[in-house]
Amino acid sequence: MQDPAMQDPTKPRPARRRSNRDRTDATRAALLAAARTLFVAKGYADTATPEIVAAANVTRGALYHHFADKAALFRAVAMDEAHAVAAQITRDSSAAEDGLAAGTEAYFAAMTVPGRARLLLVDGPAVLTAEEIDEINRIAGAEELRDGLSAMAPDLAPDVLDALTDALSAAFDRGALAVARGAPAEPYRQAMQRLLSGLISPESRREPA
Amino acid sequence: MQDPAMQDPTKPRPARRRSNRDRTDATRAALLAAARTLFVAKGYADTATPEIVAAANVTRGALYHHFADKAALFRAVAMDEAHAVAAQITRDSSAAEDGLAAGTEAYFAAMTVPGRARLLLVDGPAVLTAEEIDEINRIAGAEELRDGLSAMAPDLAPDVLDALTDALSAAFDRGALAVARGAPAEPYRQAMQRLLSGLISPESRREPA
DNA sequence: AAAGAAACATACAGTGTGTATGTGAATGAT
DNA sequence: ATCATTCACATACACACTGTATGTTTCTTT
Repeated sequence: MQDPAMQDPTKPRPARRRSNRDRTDATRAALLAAARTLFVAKGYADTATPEIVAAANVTRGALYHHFADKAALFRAVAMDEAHAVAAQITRDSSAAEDGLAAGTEAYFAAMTVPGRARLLLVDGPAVLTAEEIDEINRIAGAEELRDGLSAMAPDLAPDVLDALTDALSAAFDRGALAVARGAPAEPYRQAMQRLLSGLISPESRREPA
Repeated sequence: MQDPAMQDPTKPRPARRRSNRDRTDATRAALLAAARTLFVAKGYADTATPEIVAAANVTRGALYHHFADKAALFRAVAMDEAHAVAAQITRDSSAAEDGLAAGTEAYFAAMTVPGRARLLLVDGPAVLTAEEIDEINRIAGAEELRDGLSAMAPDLAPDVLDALTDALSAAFDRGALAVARGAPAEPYRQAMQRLLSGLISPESRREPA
């Protein structure tokens, strides 16, 4: 009487004795990957759930077991993407002297990952709520941007700083989207540079006594 | 034997002898108005065509006679909105000395018209093509913005100027959207002001010899 | 080992989009 | 003025998609 768990693990054996956790993880991962690919290729509205589950090799039952609806699936994809951006920014600009310049560069680099701009900047605002998009923005670098701006222009009132962060974040996004769509990156890079350098506080520009 | 054309024109007479042009104009106008209201209230995706035609007092047949599909109807609504923005900007900032400051103010004012921000900035990018959105941006002030920036920073290369226009336009849009959603306008106004004033060419800042 | 819960799978109801086709009113030609 | 034609719809339909309800199998717990 062999213990079933002792069978040759190389033989695929139709996934016998797979824990629920493993099943869930695998199914969710497959759905997220398939959904991401299709949302990027055809947009959220033109991607049907039967298509997604077919690409993920699961059924619609599985989809609606793990996600409340199609929008929730998109939300999960977008959140993953935002966290990936955050991780990449942290990694690329962690030990840099000029935090803001490095962060800007890292953000641009992170946003060139194919499909990312479309997901976060085109479909995201239409599918998700304003609060969810705000959260994504915070996750994906707005926090760092605010800190950088604060150091650069300490004379700004907090609410103006917030507004400036929001506005500049949108400017970066537009640049990232344009580049993702094929526009040359250099002009946008210079434009961003110009925008940022113009923000240095007039006070801090006088040579220190 | 009276001539039918001589009948009392004040008596409404169930729209007898209405020219095709008049019928078309009235139907299209009703559809555009109803669609705008519903798109603003519920978003493009959550607005169904039966709902629109009911609000417009026409049938779906009329809708699909005048527009290729639901997206084409939205496109027409968005274009109307863009032209309204253009008209308002032209009117408000035509005879101002500081073209850029006045234009900025006018753009913000135009964007506070209820629903406009959602149509042009949230649903628009998801429903329309990138080219169509670019065109809307050009119509709705980007042209003037570019001219103003060009005068303000004449040292900029044309492609950088274009990129800067695009990025700043996005920053304005974000501010307009935030204000449209209830955020206080003053911080955004100051942030925009700060962004613009920082762009003045270093050369032109030295007192002229 | 048995009961319960989780992870699906299948079937179904409702709604919505776009098209095909039919009809009466306007328009251009004669 | 009449007639053919086009236009501006109206109606009906075919197809697709979303979300839910319900059934079944596989783990987990006791």
